[in-house]
This record gives sequence, C-alpha cells and structure tokens, in this order.
Amino acid sequence: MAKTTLVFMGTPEFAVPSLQALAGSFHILAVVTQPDRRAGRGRKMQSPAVKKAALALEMPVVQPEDLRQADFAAWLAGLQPDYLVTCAYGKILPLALLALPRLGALNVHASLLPYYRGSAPIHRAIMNGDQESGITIMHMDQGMDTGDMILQQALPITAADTTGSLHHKLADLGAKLVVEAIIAINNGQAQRRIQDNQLATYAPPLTREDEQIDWCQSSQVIHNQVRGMNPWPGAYTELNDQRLKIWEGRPVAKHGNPCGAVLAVDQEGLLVATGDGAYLITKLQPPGKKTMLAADFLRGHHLALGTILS
RNA sequence: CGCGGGGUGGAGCAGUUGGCAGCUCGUCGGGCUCAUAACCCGGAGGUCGCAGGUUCAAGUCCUGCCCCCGCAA
Repeated sequence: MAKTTLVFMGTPEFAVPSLQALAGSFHILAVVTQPDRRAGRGRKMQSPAVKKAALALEMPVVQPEDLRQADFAAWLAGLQPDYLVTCAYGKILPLALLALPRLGALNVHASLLPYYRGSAPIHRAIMNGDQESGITIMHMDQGMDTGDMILQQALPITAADTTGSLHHKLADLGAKLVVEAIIAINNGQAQRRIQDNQLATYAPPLTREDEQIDWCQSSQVIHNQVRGMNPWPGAYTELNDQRLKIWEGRPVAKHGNPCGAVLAVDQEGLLVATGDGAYLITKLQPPGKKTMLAADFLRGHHLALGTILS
C-alpha cells in the first residue's frame, strides 16, 4: 500500500508540532501557509512559524493570497492528496476545496468541541477558569468548527496553567491525535460523531476590552484574566496614565476599598483591592520596560497607599 | 523608511541652566533587641550601552553604531 499523502495547511506556532508529527508518519506533498507580511516593530517582513518549520523539513511551501482563486483548487486537485489537514491556518476554506482530498479534510482544533468553536479557544478556556481543555480532530464542513468529530482527548487545566503553557500542551496533544486520527481512518476504524449544536459555545477573538482589568471583578476572575492573557497579549491596568501590564499575581484573602486601590506594598508585590477581596501583583511590566518583579518595580516607583489603578 | 519609550554600582529608579554620580533595596562589617524582610552605625561596589566630536569641564550637548521594550500590524 502506498504511503498516505497529504497537504498541510497551518500558520502559527501552534501548528508546528502537528506538521512535524505528520511529516514523521506520512508523506506531505506540500505545506500551505499565509503569505509573509510586514509586521511587528519596524514593519519588517515576517514568515509564519509554519513556513520556517516546513523549509527546515525541506518541504515545498505555498503561500496563496486568496484560496478562492481557481488556480489554487486546480493545484490542490493536481496533487491528488489522500488528506487535507488544517491546523490554525487562519482563514475559512472554500467548500469546494474540502471535497478534493480522497479520504477527507481534517482540522485540529484546540478545544473539546462543540465547546469553544472559533479562533481563541485556549485564551477563553483559561479566562473562564475552566478545569479542562482538550483537542478535537474533526472533518471540516462549511461551518466554523462544526464538522463531524473523529477523535477527541481532554487535558486538565492546572491552577498554574497560563494560555502559554496550555498552548504548548495542546499543540503537542494535537500533533499526537492528528496522526492517530489518520491511522484510524486508514484502517477503517474511525467513527464520525456529530456535534451537538445545542451545546455549542464560541471563543471569539480577543478585543482590547478583554485585556483591561476591571478591579471591581472578583479576585478569581481577575486571576483567570491575568493567566489567560499570558504570554499574549497581556492583561493591563492604568497607573497614573501609564499602561501597566500585569503578568503574574494571585488572589489574597485580604479586604479593602475601593476596588483598584493599592492596599499594601512590600517585598511580595503590589496588593490591590478587588470586588471581593484583594489581588497581589507579583510580576508586571511598565511600557518600554522589561517584565520585572513587582517588588523591583516598587523600588524605583514609590506608590502611596490608596493610589487607584484603573 | 509606521509611532514611541529606554540602556547610570547586584535590582529598580533619579540626575534640574554642562561643574565632586544620588535614592530605595540588596550585599559586607559592627551595634541594639526575647525577637524580626525591624531599627541604629559604618563599608564595599559605577569604563554612566559602544565609538567619535564640541568644551577648561560631558551622565548631561552633537554625530554614528549596538542592544532592550511598549503601541500598532
């Protein structure tokens, strides 16, 4: 039997482990990723993480500007892949493409579908204080993350997890499962499970509002937000018209008013009143500066108790 | 050529019109205390990112370069 062939589509860091795992088990005909774009400080051209990984594996890389162009479909059809596998590609695939692969068009999604359909499932799971997340390998259909599920595996979210740590774990789990899913389909052992749309929830992209801390929320909600925004894009608060990113902290059983007020300043950090208690900021970052311990920050910025963060 | 902040003892910061390099913390030694991340006294530790220039004199003014970071994408 000929080796299974596939075309991989993905863009950011999250997709790299899946690409590498698939490359180790099957024959990847081509890698499709988003075009290089001017981005970041200085507006330099930047390649997607998947492109760098694919080039390192010496695979052909294609970076179409528009998937709806007829020549892209023709190109894909010409490769005659067994599978099309997407993982955080970043664009909706035209329906016409999904039928081209002989054995299916699969997607790696970072949630336990039908929960958290959409683009920010990892952030949202941490922000909501969930105890569990996971990976779903599914067939794509025309909806956003609505297709039939092939394989799913849960992963506990620990109290210490941040979006960053969970992202790494899920990327690795996704890599493992997508290989398993293809093997199962090849062997005829895969079962398609329909998603229960009644249970579906969505994980919309982050907005600026998601980043700003509302100190009148509970300490736990704030903590989940801080964890969820770490390492990107960072939860922030305003101090003297300066935006201060809050990278780490923890709820503390103290009380004070009003919410947002600085209650204490010591070697452990900066204690701030919240809606139901207090939150100890232990690691933060002023604009233009590196991330530092709150205690370090306080050595150079003498904050009066009662100063309000907003 | 997207906008902007910054590199000053180990850490975080200040340094006004150029004129002996300071603050908080840490560290070392001593003292005090039942005790302390407490307090008191004393000390060490700095090529002020790099290279030039202006000047009697440069952390500070000028030129070039390196590095770090925020916004925006």
